[in-house]
Amino acid sequence: MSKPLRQRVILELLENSAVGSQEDLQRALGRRGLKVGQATLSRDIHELGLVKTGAGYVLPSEAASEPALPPVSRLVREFGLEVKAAQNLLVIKTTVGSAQPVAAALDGQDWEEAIGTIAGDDTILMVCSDNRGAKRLAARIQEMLA
Amino acid sequence: MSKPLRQRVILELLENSAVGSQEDLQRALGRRGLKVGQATLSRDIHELGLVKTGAGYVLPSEAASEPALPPVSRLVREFGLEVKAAQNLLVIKTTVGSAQPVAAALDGQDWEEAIGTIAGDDTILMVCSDNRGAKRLAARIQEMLA
DNA sequence: AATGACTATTCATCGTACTGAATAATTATT
DNA sequence: AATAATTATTCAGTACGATGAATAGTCATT
Repeated sequence: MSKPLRQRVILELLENSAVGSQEDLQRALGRRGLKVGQATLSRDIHELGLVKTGAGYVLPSEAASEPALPPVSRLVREFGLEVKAAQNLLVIKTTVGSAQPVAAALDGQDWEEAIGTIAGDDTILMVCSDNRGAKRLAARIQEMLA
Repeated sequence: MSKPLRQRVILELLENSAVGSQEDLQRALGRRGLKVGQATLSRDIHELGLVKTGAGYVLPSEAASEPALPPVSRLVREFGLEVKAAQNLLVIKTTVGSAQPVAAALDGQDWEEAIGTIAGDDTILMVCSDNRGAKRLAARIQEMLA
């Protein structure tokens, strides 16, 4: 079973009906042919940033609204080619056409050094708070390439 | 070590110098800090479509010139959300921003049913030879989502 | 406070992709 | 034809991410 698919179905279910517990959710997913354990749902709920209210689980406005991407380490390993710091900028090269998902994953990290991320076709530009931060991030990403 | 990175370095080495054997290649990569076994190089050479000539390994014009993408089954599993056939077209939905790498991998398959592939941001359109071919491909891709 | 319902986490396992040592197969050289 | 060099493949092992049964922890109800 594909995790992004499952998470998208979870989000759809929340839009269309009240889901008061993980067990409800498990049942609802089962009715759509998705058999999944409670532990997995707990993790999905955490990843999606869902919150439990009196009316059941809801998606707060600042939360994901999109299925989780694969781990950034995997995406960098799969698509990343090189990373260079240039003052407070990080330039990351990816395989052709792959910059976008990698950039999204990088953007989703809680790295305090990173201010923003722009993706082209095979190049990602990360703006860092300062030169030192860029160097630190470069090293971090370089490790994922190792 | 990241496989795309290694394959890109291999391609660069071939552009810049003669590489007469896999052992030469292994040594050249070693000089760039990439330690890799002969078996892996044999596979890389196969994946990249390199050909051995009297002058050493070359990249034929119809071959890759780009590092290999991850297996299509992985990309569909990681990013794919749904697949639907509409006559001789296949519409594949992906997570936001992920259509391009998935489409590239789909395009790289030797599927006789597929004529061409276009990727947007989160949607891929595959043109198939006929309605039946589209249905067959849809089923194949749906299996990767399972 | 006790109990039940619910959620989070641990731990063992699985699937997948990949690697390299060893070996088999192929090619080149003598 | 014999031998050496080279390449391809097998097989065992590794890394990684994910899963669910079991359990721990938390919250709600009585």
